[in-house]
This record gives sequence, structure tokens and C-alpha cells, in this order.
Amino acid sequence: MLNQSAPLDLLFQALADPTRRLMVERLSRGPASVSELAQPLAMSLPAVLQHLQVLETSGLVRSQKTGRVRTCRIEPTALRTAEQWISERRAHWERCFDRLGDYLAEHPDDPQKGNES
Amino acid sequence: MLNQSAPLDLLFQALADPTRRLMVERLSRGPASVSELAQPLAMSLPAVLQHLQVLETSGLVRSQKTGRVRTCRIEPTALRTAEQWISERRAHWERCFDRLGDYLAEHPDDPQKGNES
DNA sequence: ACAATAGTTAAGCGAGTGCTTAACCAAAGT
DNA sequence: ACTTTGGTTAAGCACTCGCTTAACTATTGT
Repeated sequence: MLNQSAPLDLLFQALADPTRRLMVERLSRGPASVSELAQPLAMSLPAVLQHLQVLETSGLVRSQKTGRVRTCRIEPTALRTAEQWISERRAHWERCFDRLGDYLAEHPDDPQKGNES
Repeated sequence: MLNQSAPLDLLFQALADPTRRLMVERLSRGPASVSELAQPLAMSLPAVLQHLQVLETSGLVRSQKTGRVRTCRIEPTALRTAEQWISERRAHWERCFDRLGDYLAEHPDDPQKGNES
């Protein structure tokens, strides 16, 4: 796909991993340091760092270093972007469904059949 | 992570690919056959089939074969599941933000500083 | 000065992803 | 009957992902 790196790719990719979702859940309850983030996770620190980096390049999380501790916080606008895409699709689909409803209301014959693969 | 195959993994993974999102967009405007789905995509039919399979195992799309044509349609409940997870996180975060607002309103001193990494 | 704490970098490895081509099957059209 | 159309399966390949260990840096506590 030639890696066009669109924002939504990064966003959904970031959310696709359970560890990363856990990190987001933790951060949605307030900021945390890297080791606080790592504490409930059964993996090495570098692994956590890598997940954090994915979250940062997706825009879901921002972090800043003060002294020797890096504090991470959620970036709610990114979450909003993903939510928006989904709800737009839902809106499209619901409009389409309404039209189908209208159609079926006016054509009460239904010759539909098929085998699930 | 030992592949626990949680529904949200499959869902977000499925949405993380631009081709698959295009297919979902197409299907959110109404059902389509496999080749209709493939027509605007610059890739082979088997590749499209593979994307379709990812969408199906994620629960986002359902399809049925009638004669020799397979008709695909969106499964809106799955889309809803993903949206819900996000909006729950947002709700958490917003509550937390409100508490921070209260705190800042009562403590008008702000000794915050840090270097972006 | 020295040690402990908090994080970071680099290299490597096995499994998974996104494509391809080639070969194939089955319903529909002529 | 035979060809076209619509889809499917299998194998293979380059690349990415999620993790590891080992080594290293920088701040903080004693």
C-alpha cells in the first residue's frame, strides 16, 4: 500500500493492540509515568516504550520529560477523530437503511434468498 | 500477547487499513458484490478477498453467495462496538478533566514546566 | 564519589500482514 | 458443448510487528 501513513491508519493501528488500549484506559483516568504505565503489564520496559511510541506517533498520547521521569497524558482530539470516522459511516448506513425501509414499505414482495458461505 | 483474539483487536485491526476502510465506506452506502467492491481498488481480486475476510472475521461485514455472485453488506452493530469503546474512554477523560478544572479553579498557582522529548 | 532509579537505544528473532501469480471451480450466456 | 464471468484456493515473498536481551545515559538519593 506504499505506506501513505494517513492519520486514521495510525489511529486505528494504535488502538488495535490490547496492551495499547490498556495504556489508553489507564491514561484516560489521568497522567502517568512510563513505569506506572508499565507496572500492570507483563512485559519488559523497552516493549512498553515501543507501545508508547506507537501511541505518540498516532497522536493519541503526548508525553514530556521532567527530570528523569516522563509523564504521559492522553490527547483527546485524536480519540475524537477516530470516533468521528465511525459515526460518519454509521450515519451513512442509517440513511441507507431508512431508504430501504421506505422501499420495503412500498413493495411488500420479498424474493430474497441465499446461502451463507 | 498470546493472541487472545478479543473482538476489539479484530475490529480496530480491520479498520486500520485504508483499503478496508474504503470497502466499509462503499458498503455503508449499500450492499455490493465482490467485484463491485474491487473495481475502484488497484489490486488483484484475491487481495480484495483477503481484505473481505478480515472484515468478516472482525464482524464488520457479512456476505452471502447467491448463484455465482457474493453480496456483501455492513454489520452496523460491530461499528457500534468500536465507537462505544472510544466514547467510554472519552467520558472517563472528560470527567477527569472536569476534576482538574475544579482543582485549578481552587489553586490558582501553576508551577508546571517540562521539555517535549 | 557511588549507587540506585527511570528511561533509552540497538540488534535480533519469530510470527503476522499485504500483496502477488498460477491454477482452479462453478454459475450464466451463446 | 463451450466460453465467459465471478469468485476461490494455494503458495510464496518482502516487509512490519511485538517482543526479547544487553548495554548505555542521565537524574536523584546517600
